[in-house]
Amino acid sequence: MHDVLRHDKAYGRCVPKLWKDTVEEHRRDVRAAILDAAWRLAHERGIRGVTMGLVAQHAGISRATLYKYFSGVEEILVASHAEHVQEHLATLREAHSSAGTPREGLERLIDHYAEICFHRGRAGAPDTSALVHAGEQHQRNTTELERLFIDAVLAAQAAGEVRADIAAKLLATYILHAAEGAGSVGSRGEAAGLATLAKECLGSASGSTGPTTRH
Amino acid sequence: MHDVLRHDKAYGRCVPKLWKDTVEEHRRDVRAAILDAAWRLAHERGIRGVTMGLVAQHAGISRATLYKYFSGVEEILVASHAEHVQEHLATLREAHSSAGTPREGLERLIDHYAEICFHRGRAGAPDTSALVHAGEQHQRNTTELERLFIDAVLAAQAAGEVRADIAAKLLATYILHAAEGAGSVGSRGEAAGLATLAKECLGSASGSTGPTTRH
DNA sequence: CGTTTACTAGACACTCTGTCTCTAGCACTA
DNA sequence: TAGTGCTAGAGACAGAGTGTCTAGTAAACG
Repeated sequence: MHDVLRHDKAYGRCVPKLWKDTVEEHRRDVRAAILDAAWRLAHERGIRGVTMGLVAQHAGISRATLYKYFSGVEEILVASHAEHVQEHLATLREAHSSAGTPREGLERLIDHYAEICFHRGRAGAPDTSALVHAGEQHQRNTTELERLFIDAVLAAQAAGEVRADIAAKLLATYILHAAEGAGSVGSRGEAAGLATLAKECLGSASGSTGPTTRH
Repeated sequence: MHDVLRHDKAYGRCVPKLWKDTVEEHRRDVRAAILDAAWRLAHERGIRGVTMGLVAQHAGISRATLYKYFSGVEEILVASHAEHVQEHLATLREAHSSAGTPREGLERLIDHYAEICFHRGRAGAPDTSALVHAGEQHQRNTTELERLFIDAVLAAQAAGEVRADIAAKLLATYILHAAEGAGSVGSRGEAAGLATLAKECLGSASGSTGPTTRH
């Protein structure tokens, strides 16, 4: 956890416990430690049970220092949530772009997202999305996720590999939420089943039965 | 708001502001006022912004009294959420049972639920489901909702009006979440579109093929 | 080598939380 | 109609959390 521990004098230990070569790097690390601590605490004690003191303690810094990074618990939780979403987004983007056809990319997106939701559900991850007042930041992340799906649907529609009788935005929203169902399911198999159902709804090209055999 | 206002003596006003004929009735009213106040506050200030003091103040009672009804903010929010869910459940049950065929009942269920989610989304209703630690109570409500959908699916499957190649539980979960997408959509028309998509996935009778293109 | 940055501990003035005590009025019984 | 128990209610208090500030130290930066 901590790289170097310099001395404890009477008044304050002035180089923090965890310290990397550069200031910037160090700040990144501390920030990460804070977000991680907050996430864990939210998981253990519920969103309302997270306090600045606890976060500071778990992150290995003083409360005063914590206020130099974030102005309150709310902000920390939102940042923490955003971080996780970003991680997932990266995975998803990769899954999508590594596919052959647009349709295949979209299907992979669905599979991966269902998987993510399944794990999130199992882990009982704190539902930080309910920080109603975090509004903005969260909204942006949500939109980013939606954007990803919408673009994937659009591409697949353009390629004639997905039904075009439904607006891409609507179809994307539909799929996204359907896949989210994987979060409240008991087994990985069921999660996969949901993903399959969602994929089924993409229909075949433009009415004709199958543009193909990608099995 | 208050029905009768009796006198303010030196020590405490011992008959509360709002008072109905019987104690029982009174307690019901106070409880409702508390839940309502908490809901409103959660809406305005976010889940973490709700305090016992504020709830008491908005409900027109003292903080100490509030503790005689609920042991903490968490509990109030959970109860409040449960109340809302129960309301919706009642509506949904009615919608379901007033239909002719099982399939029709299921479809109505989907339509109504999408509608509910749409309104909830528009109103920016507090996402109390994230009270991670509220666990039990909320879980039970969720299950009740799921139960409703599962039973509806089962009935429709038994009548041969809905595809039977997917386990009822899974199909119900799928539909439920898909309909929930209506919560993050902009217009009522889109919400209806989502419902339609969800219904489409029910397939035809003993559906072995996909939702679309069943000519 | 001087300046900037990062941090700590302690303190203060709040607010929120649980809990406890005491009062006054409803709701039964006689 | 009077007496008595039950309990809703207010106020007070100690303990915890919050947000801010100051004084002080030491490493990193340029």
